[in-house]
Amino acid sequence: MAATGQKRVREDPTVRRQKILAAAEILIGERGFNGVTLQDLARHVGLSNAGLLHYFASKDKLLLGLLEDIGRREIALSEPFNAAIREAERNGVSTLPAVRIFLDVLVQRFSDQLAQSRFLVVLQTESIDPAHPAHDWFQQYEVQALHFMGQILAPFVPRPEMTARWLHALLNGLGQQWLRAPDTFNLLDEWQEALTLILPKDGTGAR
Amino acid sequence: MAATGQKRVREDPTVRRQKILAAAEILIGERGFNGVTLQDLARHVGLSNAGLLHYFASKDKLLLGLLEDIGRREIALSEPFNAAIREAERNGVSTLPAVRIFLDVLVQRFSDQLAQSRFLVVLQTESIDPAHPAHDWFQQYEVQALHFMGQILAPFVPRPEMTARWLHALLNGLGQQWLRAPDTFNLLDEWQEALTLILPKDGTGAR
DNA sequence: ATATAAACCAAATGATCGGTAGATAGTGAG
DNA sequence: CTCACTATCTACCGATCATTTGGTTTATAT
Repeated sequence: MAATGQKRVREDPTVRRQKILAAAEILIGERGFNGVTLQDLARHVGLSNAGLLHYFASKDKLLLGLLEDIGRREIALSEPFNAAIREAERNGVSTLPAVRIFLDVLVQRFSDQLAQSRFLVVLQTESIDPAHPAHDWFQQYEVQALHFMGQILAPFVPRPEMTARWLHALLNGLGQQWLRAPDTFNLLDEWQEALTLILPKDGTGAR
Repeated sequence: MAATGQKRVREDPTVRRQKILAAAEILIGERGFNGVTLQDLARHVGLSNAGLLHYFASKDKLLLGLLEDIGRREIALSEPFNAAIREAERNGVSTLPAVRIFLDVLVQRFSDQLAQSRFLVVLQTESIDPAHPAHDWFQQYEVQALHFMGQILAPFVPRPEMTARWLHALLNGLGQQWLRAPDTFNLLDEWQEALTLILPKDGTGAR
């Protein structure tokens, strides 16, 4: 019944582009990249099939565009916390409080930005396949995330790369359980509780 | 060039069925359920499209058949360890050693039975979508897994259901990282190291 | 007004999808 | 040897896929 748009709506291209990416994030996060068709997406944006492809040359390109966008967002949002850590470092103060805040905000954002989180979780798994169009992006993403986490954990734990993998795994794993059944537990609580086991109480001593 | 089978190979139905399920486990584990077509699968088994559908009425039914099979395998394989735990309980001995073994074998099996592990990881994520044909199965699977883990952890940790979720999350998360890049770390090592933080050293005292 | 650029659409492309129908061929029982 | 059974095939179905072609509409700048 969703009347075949008689009137053409000509929208500001940057706005339209954002709407497309937002819809793609939601749909792909729900059904996976292989589970979403261009016509699905087009209909959600209020555009024809060909209208969509005016913005992104192909389905794959659209996915890469979305990943690029998310990458930018991710960097912009985490920058202030990185800065806080570097500042503590510069001031000779323990970086632990800043690291704790960073880790908590990470989880906070997971539930605040539900669509993006679901998208990342779903596509990270789907892209294990080397032939998946997002494979390389997530490969890099994970390496960088683990590297960064390892760095900020280095002053506090004996094997920072290992601890980084634990935290990355925990965040993804708990996040996924929470996506499936959000009402069965409190994500932030369980995360913070786990951190008390993994991170040290005091500020300085490694191990 | 894989010559269009001139000669008909008539195979024992139960064997053929197993081959189909084995191929499905591998293919779906690589590309996800939505990423695999019946013709892909048929070709891998050396069967025509229609030949495949002689064994499973539809693509969805095939998936459910595979899940059923995996469920049976899973139960059969974990039964001895469950028994060991119950036996320790009956003998008044601490169940901790048996629990540790159970948890280690869990991870051991993850890398031993690569195809099944990849399948479970990939489909668990894909089936977050309530409309996915495997959604209900994994919902149940997770509830049961968490419940069982919570039970065997109860004597050792203050909040067994929470710890169960941690372990489930860690196993999935580490497993996924390892599936993507198996050469970058040793799965069993990192798992056991994490367990030393999460499980108690001694046998009895909770907390 | 008129022209230019580009945002957008209808319709068609060939490929491929999951699934069906009706033959055909291998197999074990008698 | 013959028959019934069924595992398997070829051929086809309508639907849907991503993408292309070529035109139509709208905003803007002159």
